Amino acid sequence: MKNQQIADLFSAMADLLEILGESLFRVNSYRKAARVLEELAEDIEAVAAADRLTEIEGIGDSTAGKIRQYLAEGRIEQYDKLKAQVPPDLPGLLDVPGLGPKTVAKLWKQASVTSVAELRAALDKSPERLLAVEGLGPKKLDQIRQSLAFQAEAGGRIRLNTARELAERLLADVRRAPGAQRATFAGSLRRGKETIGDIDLLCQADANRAAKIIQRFAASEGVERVLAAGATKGSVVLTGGVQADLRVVEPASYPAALMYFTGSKEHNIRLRELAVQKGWKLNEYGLFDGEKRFKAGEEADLYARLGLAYVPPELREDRGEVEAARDAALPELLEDGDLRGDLHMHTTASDGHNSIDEMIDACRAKGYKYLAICDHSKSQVQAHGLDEKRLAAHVEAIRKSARRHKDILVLTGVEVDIFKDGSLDFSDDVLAGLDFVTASAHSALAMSGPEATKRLIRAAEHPCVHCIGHPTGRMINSRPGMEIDVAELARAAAANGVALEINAHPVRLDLRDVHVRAAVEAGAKLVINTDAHSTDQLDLMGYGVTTARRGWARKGDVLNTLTPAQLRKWLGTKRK
DNA sequence: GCCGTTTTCGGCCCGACTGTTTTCAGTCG
Ligand SMILES: Nc1nc2c(ncn2[C@H]2C[C@H](O)[C@@H](COP(=O)(O)OP(=O)(O)OP(=O)(O)O)O2)c(=O)[nH]1
Ligand SMILES: [Mg+2]
Ligand SMILES: [Mg+2]
Ligand SMILES: [Zn+2]
Repeated sequence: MKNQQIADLFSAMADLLEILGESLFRVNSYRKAARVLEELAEDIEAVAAADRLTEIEGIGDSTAGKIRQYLAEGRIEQYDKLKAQVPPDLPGLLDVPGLGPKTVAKLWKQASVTSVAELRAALDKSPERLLAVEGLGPKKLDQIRQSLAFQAEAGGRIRLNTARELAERLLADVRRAPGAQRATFAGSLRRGKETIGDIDLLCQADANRAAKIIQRFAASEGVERVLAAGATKGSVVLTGGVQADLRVVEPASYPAALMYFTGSKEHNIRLRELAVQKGWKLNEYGLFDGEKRFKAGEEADLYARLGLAYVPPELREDRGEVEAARDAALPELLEDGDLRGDLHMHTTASDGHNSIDEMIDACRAKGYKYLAICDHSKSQVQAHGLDEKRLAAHVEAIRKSARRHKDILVLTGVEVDIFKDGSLDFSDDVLAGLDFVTASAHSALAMSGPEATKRLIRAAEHPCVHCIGHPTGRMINSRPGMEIDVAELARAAAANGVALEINAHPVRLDLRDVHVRAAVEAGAKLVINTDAHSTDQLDLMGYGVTTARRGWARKGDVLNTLTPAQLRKWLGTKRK
């Protein structure tokens, strides 16, 4: 699937155009094209073949032409031309915090600095050359030195669970600050995005207390350096390289500030455009008609004033939610309490850390009505996968436990490996004897998108399979996974009555949000599982629910919201 | 470059913080 490659090219063209001083609106349209391509769950080639490119929001004739050229020739002429106008490593300078397109252009034109390496050298040996550049003074150079010194440590985006832990600690500290009336996290963390760029905190306080709260934040434990600390906001880097931003506002501004600071940026812009259309102004202090500020006690009041239904944070990505909120067409999203069981967990029989009974007890303690034990199959040798004989014994043990736990439905199952060609690690006979079969790919993930899609579709068409586990196999921040055309897979899943897993483990979150959306649109069932390898990992379910909500999933889209009786019936139709 | 319950042309979100400035540009949220 070439979606990501093309997205990267548009992103690179945006950077090049910006350095070259092109109109920011035009630059933004390239960035938007990159974003929608990245978020597309369908193979761009299929969209192009159906002549539907310009149906995608943000893709017009010009962008569509470039995409078609890439698909036909493997290159975009405009990219090549832009690239030729600029030294090859110049755009790399944009990654240095504090350096933007204007400064990068001036460094190049006025100081012949064309790469990060040359910048480092100049800072060391000939700072006077840099000081001669318009707008650069000694303090700015020091800032750049700092940025470069810490650049290696700045690790990029972190996982949702890691960010939550960090944020809880910071938040507890902010709440203890004198004058702090309330505080919460905002930004991508509140929206539940799969990775988090930085931690955004919002605090309510009277204006005369704000500066002190920010200074306290900047001086708090775990802060490595302070990027900015003013009268309303502060920005710090924590040891480890994660950035944290604190915004402090007065009580009357809190709802608008929460709305602003939750974002996303693109969602904010849509809301602000709506305000402008009505002759108003929306910012982090409120919604204004001239000098007059509309009263708002919570975010919902602001949405209502703009003619919109309340938009849950998970949906605020400018993926159609503003239109849906206007048309009263937002979905009634799945909620945490809707889940009645977990259908993918491991035990000590394969690579889990707890026994069957311990997992059952932990599920009961969570209030679940059912669970399925799905240990690995024999080809997963490193995970101590079960062969037919051990599986039979394991199933017997599960049934025996089940008889002792009458208040919770315990299903026998397996996580059967999907081979490279889409066939499975157990024979039909063996699989047919199990209550719940999850099929997952674990190895040979480095295959082309179309091949990988075929592989999973073949597994989904298998008469004994109930669920495709962690479909792409991606591991956040460590491996990309297969480039599945999830829209196509979801159609096959829907046709065959197979559920697609949202693996809730924060390292996986697979399917991811935009994939969930495609699955819902195709009418496929989802199932949210923790894939727990220990009792405490059963608690990770919330990350899966968040991901499902970000994919616009309703209760009815999710298999494990069914009652035990309904679930049995669903399983029965598969085994007829 | 995209887009349209006022538009097919003329708009395109709005503000904080810092540094280099003599009134604001650049970068970032
Ligand atoms: N109106 C407006 N709001 C913005 C802009 N940039 C950022 N914001 C708001 C919305 C963001 O969610 C919020 C926090 O900014 P961040 O840069 O931290 O982005 P966010 O947390 O969404 O993503 P992240 O995971 O940190 O990359 O600030 C902007 O250009 N305009
Ligand atoms: Mg953020
Ligand atoms: Mg931020
Ligand atoms: Zn697995």
